[in-house]
Amino acid sequence: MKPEIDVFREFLAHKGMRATPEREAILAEVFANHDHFDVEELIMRLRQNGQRISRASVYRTMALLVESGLVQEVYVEDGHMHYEHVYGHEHHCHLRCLGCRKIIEFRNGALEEVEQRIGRDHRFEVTGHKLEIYGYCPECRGQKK
Amino acid sequence: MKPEIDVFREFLAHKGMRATPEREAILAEVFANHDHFDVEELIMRLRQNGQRISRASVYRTMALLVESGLVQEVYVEDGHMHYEHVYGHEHHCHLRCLGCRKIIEFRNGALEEVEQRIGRDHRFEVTGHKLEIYGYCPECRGQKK
DNA sequence: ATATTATCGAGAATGAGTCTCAATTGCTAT
DNA sequence: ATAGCAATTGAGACTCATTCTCGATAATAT
Ligand SMILES: [Mn+2]
Ligand SMILES: [Mn+2]
Ligand SMILES: [Zn+2]
Ligand SMILES: [Zn+2]
Repeated sequence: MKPEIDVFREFLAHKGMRATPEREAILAEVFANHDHFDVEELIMRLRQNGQRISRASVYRTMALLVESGLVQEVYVEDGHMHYEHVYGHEHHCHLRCLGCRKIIEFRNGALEEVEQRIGRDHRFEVTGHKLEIYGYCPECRGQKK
Repeated sequence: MKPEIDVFREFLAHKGMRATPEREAILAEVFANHDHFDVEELIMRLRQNGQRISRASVYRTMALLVESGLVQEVYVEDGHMHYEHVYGHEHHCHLRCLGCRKIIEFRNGALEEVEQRIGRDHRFEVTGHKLEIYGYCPECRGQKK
């Protein structure tokens, strides 16, 4: 599997855009760890690495990363978007605990099949899906209000 | 099945809140048709019916309708939330066309089972789920950019 | 080297949603 | 009915995420 930096460079080249240090620093930071994150966190992490990249550039680059498919919008929480990098990872969905707000990832083959079947039934060409299951995690069961 | 207005009144009473004309007008408008909608549209429709209810009250009431379970947040599009009423309707999910942005509703029993199974595997008490399948509708297949 | 064009950063602008607070309304007890 | 009181409303101020503007800067092409 090609490293993400190459995918990104090709994506940019294909759009006639430049691979700048800012864009590459942002890409690197996004792939530096595997947690969900928001733009504010990302800016902080860049800063801690001595990178001083403007908010506008970070937002602009996030849009490119999403468009390229390297990164995905996961959910809106606390009024702003959260992301995760997806390139190089198997597709997964999320269980969300309504008690402690914890998010758990899971993979499920049967789900992918059901999704394909639903697409076929509607003559849709399916390119992806997003499933969130809500409920209460083992720790929060029982004490839910 | 109880009419939604009764459900809402009981919900409000249970919280020690009043069933005001504004709240009831909003509820009525939300259940007046079955499309997805956003707050701006709702305010417009209320206006066309001669109701002049403040933006703040509409937002406040939407929060109550969601809390009561009569209404659901469906998705964020164009930077703001979209809703649908769900009381009195079977649970359904959405297919979203990335070409024309059309949204198609579907029901699927197998999906509900898979969801339960995933919950069980993680010892989650599942209360709901939201699935969106992305792709291209029959009209948009082929001409996707 | 010079011209051209993309990109950047700073900060202004936008827009959804929330908050504040004075005026109003709807209950409840006289 | 009337008075007292708490809940609610509406207008507009406010917040905060995200986008836009535009002059300065950097990368590429001639
Ligand atoms: Mn994830
Ligand atoms: Mn729907
Ligand atoms: Zn929990
Ligand atoms: Zn379509």
